[in-house]
Amino acid sequence: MVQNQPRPRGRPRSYDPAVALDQARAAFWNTGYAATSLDDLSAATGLNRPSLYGAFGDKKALYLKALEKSRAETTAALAAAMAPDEHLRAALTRVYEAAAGLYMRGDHGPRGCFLIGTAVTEAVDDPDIRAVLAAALAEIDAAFEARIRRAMEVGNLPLSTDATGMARVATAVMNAMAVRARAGGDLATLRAMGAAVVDLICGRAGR
Amino acid sequence: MVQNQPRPRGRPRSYDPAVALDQARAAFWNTGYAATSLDDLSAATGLNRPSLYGAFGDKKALYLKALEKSRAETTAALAAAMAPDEHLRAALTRVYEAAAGLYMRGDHGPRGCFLIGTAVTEAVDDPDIRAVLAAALAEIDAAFEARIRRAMEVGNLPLSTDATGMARVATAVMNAMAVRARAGGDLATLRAMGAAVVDLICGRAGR
DNA sequence: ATAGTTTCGTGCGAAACAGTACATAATAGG
DNA sequence: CCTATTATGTACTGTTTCGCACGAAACTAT
Repeated sequence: MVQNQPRPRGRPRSYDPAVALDQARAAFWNTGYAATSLDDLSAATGLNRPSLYGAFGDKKALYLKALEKSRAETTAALAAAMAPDEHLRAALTRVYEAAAGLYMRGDHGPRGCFLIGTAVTEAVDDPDIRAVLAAALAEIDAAFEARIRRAMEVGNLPLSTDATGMARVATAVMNAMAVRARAGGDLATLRAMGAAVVDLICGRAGR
Repeated sequence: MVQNQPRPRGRPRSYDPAVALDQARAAFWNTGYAATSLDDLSAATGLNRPSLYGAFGDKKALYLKALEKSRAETTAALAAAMAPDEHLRAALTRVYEAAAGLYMRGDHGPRGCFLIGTAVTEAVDDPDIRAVLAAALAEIDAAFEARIRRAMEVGNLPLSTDATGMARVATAVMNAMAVRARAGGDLATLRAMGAAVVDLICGRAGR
C-alpha cells in the first residue's frame, strides 16, 4: 500500500473508514440491526454521530455497507477454500471447519454468520436487505454446485448426481451451523454437522 | 368446549387471550422482536397497552410466550407428522412439504419459521430467548433422530448409519428452508431442498 | 339498588432515539 | 499569514418508545 495520492484538501480524518465499518458491523452482529442504536454504533466505532453520517450515511446505509462487505468476504472465502484441486471431501471439510471456527468466534460469545444472524430477521420487511441476503445465498449455492460438478467430471461423484440439490443441502448445513452458534451450540456439534453432511454427499465409504 | 365455569367476578375480558397472543406473534413474525413496538402490538391485537401489560406482562414476556407457543407447536406437529409407521422417505417428505407450505404463508409475504426468523437474532444477547431456541432445536433433532433409528431397526437404513449426524442434517435443511423463505426463495426451491435431503438420507434408489 | 371487583382506555412523564445546525479545529493552497 | 476546505464535537429539535396512573365502564354478589 503506497500512499502517493496527494493529501485531500481539508482537515484529515482521525479514523480509518474500513476499521470503523468493521467495528460497526461487530456491533450489529451482536445485537442485530433494529436493536443497535446510533449511540451504540458511535461507541463501537469511536466516531460521534455526525461523523457516522458523514462517512456512511444513515443507519440503514451503514448496515447495508456492512452487509455487502460480509457477502463479498463470504463469497471470496468460499471460492478460495474450494479452489484447490483435490478430493471433494477435503474441500468440503475445509469449508465447514472454517465456518465452524468463524461462527464460534466473538467477543460477546459465539455469534454465527452476520448475514444469517442479522439480515434474516429484517429481510421480510426490507427489500434492500432481502436482495443482498438472496444474492449471498445464491452465490454460496453456486460455489458449492460448481465444486460438486467438478467432482462429477473427475469421477469423484456419479454422473447421475443432483448437483443443484446437493449444493443447496450443503448451503443449508452452513446456514444451520450459523443458527446453532447463536443458539448456544458448541464447536463439537457444529463440526459434527459438517462431517455428517460431508459423509452424506461424498459417501461414508471414502472416509 | 363447555363453559360451565362460574363467571369470574369483575368486568369480563373483551378479547380472547389465545387469539391476542397469536396476533401479537404475527406482528413479531413480520418485523422481528426489536423492531416491533408496543404500539404495533397494540394495533395487531386490538388491545391497548395497559391491557397488554395486564394480560402478558411487558414486551419481552409477551414475546417469550409467543416463542414458547411456537416451540410447542413445532414439536407437536413434527411428532404427528412422523408418527405413522410407513417408510422413512414418506415421513420425511411429509415433514418437509408441510414446513415449506407453512414457511411460505404470511400476510406480508413469506416469513419462514418464527423461531428461526426472529429468535436467532436476539439469542446472542438474551439468555432466555437463547434457551427456548436451543430447546426447540434439540427437540427437532431428537424427533428426526428417533424416526431415523426406527427406520434402522426396521431395516430401511443400514445399522451403521450415523443417526445423530443425519438428524442434525435433517434439522439443518428445515432451518435453512426457513431462512430461504424470508430471503425471498420460492416454494419450488424450498420443496427441492427437502427432496434433495430426503434423497441423500434415504438413498436416491428408493425414489 | 348498592358494594365490590376486574377490565378498559385516555393520557401523562421520563427516557431513548434519529437526524441536524452550528461553532470549532486541522489541514492545503496561495 | 490568510483563505478555502474538510472533519470534529457539542448541543438542539422533534419523534418514538416504554411503562404506568387514574378515572370510567362492565360485571357479580348480596
